Amino acid sequence: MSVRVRFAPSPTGPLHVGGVRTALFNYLFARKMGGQMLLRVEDTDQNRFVPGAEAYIIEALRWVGIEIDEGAGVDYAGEPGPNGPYRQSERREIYQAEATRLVEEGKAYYAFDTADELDAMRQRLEAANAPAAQYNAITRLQMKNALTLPPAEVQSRIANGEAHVIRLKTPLKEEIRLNDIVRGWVTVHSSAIDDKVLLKSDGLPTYHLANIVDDHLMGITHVIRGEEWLPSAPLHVLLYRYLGWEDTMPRFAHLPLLLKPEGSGKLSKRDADLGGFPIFPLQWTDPATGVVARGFREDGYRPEALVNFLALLGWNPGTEQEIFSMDELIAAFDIDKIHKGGARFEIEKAKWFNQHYIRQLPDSDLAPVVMQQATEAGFACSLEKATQITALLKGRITFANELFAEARTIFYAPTEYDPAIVSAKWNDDAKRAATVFGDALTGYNGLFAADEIKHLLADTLQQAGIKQGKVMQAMRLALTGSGIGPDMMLTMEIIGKDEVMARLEKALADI
RNA sequence: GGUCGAUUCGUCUAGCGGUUAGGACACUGCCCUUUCACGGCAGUAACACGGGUUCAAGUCCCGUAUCGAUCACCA
Repeated sequence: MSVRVRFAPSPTGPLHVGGVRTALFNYLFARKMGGQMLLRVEDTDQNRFVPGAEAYIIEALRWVGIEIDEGAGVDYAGEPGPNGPYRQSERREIYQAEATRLVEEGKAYYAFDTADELDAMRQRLEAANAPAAQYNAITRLQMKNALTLPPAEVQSRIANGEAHVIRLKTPLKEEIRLNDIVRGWVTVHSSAIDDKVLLKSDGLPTYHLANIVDDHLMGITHVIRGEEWLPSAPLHVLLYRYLGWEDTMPRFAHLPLLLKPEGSGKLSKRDADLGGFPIFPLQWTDPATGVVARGFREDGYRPEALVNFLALLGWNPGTEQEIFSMDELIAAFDIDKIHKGGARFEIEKAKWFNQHYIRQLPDSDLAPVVMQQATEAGFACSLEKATQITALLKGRITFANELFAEARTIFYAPTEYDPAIVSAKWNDDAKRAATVFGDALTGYNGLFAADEIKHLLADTLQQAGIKQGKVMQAMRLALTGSGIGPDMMLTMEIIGKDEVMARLEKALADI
């Protein structure tokens, strides 16, 4: 049987980087096994629905390079798709039918308790020091439901349109075992599971029901999700059993969590803000508040870098290879090698990956970024010049959008000169070198390219009896105002002869 | 608090009874580069603790500690 996995986010906002990793692991496993990856939208909570979130999630997955084989985001030309619809809000009849079936089979029941009544019950139990304040095999007998009310009253309440839910009739004493791919055998006593609401009073299912029904109907073979779902996994096993689908129940793999870079707890938006890094793949503008949250893409991260970084958080192929393309990850992926423990999300290594992938990029891919930023700053910058700048500076940056800032000494003539270099290097020889080189340039009509400039400078200084090594840093100072920077000859080539001469004159006058 | 789970350098991790406990990021130094960066080389740095089992334990077992997840008509 072919492997089928799903990523099932809730459209309550932008996709968190932890969600991206969950999607990534699903994708790697699916591809590795030659199976399919589905995208299902779990929008059963009408209160938390955020417009635009679904489109954001689809775009984010596309950006990182996760391809969806089936489900939301795939174009079915108006048709629901082979197992669609893939939006749970459009599948309510399906869940209602299954919930009703469970009621008819005595595995679930109607309940009419109001929020206040539930509150009161919990408070009462807590006051009595009960082991757990839950709606279960014992407490259900004191509540307003089909187990305590006469059948005729249940019927009339429903007929009258009274708000009601359907709850799972969880057995009092039963061991529920589940063989998790990551964690091995997990055993939970049914007393730890309460009579979970399956169908809410608005007619929509809760996560638990919708999830099991859809995974079954959509032929899901492996459920790969975050560790936060582990405690409810036994409930899901119970549901498969009650629904009569236990023989085709998917295998579970609960992924370790992404933790805060420091301190304790799982990674949150706040940690990202504090640490000055993004937590969402793409920039996100909250439709309600207009608040903009930064994205990895907009911050200059390459998708390959994010993927490479994320893949190695909680998983490792057991080799010493660190750099992986998506295809290499797929080839190396082994679900049995997923860790049990959480991983701290430290951005430093992500930056290192980014630096690596930036260098891999052809100059022609990066040049437009320089051109655009230069244009925005009011400079005429041809694609050719931008490409030259990229080639010169690519190895010095971590993010593509740092190129223009790194190139500031090319675009801007110095307005001040590093005092430390001035006092150490700007001596008589240096001034004389600037003068003779300026003069030589005046009479020079050859090609103004790095190699030629190098020769001209060497010859000129030699004739003047100046040791080049003694004045090179001063020359750099005169041209850029700084003692550090990329190759001088190439820099001069890009700046151009006229500007070089102008800057030499300016330095001679100003320092 | 109940339940479940985790614990190797600061961080990500390799390890699956016998290793000088390996790699990467970060950090430091050296080399290269008449600068800086890149690159190369080197270095600092870890098995949470206590008991067992065993000739032998980072590896197996049991405790303790610490950390985490979860206990809604949210997913």
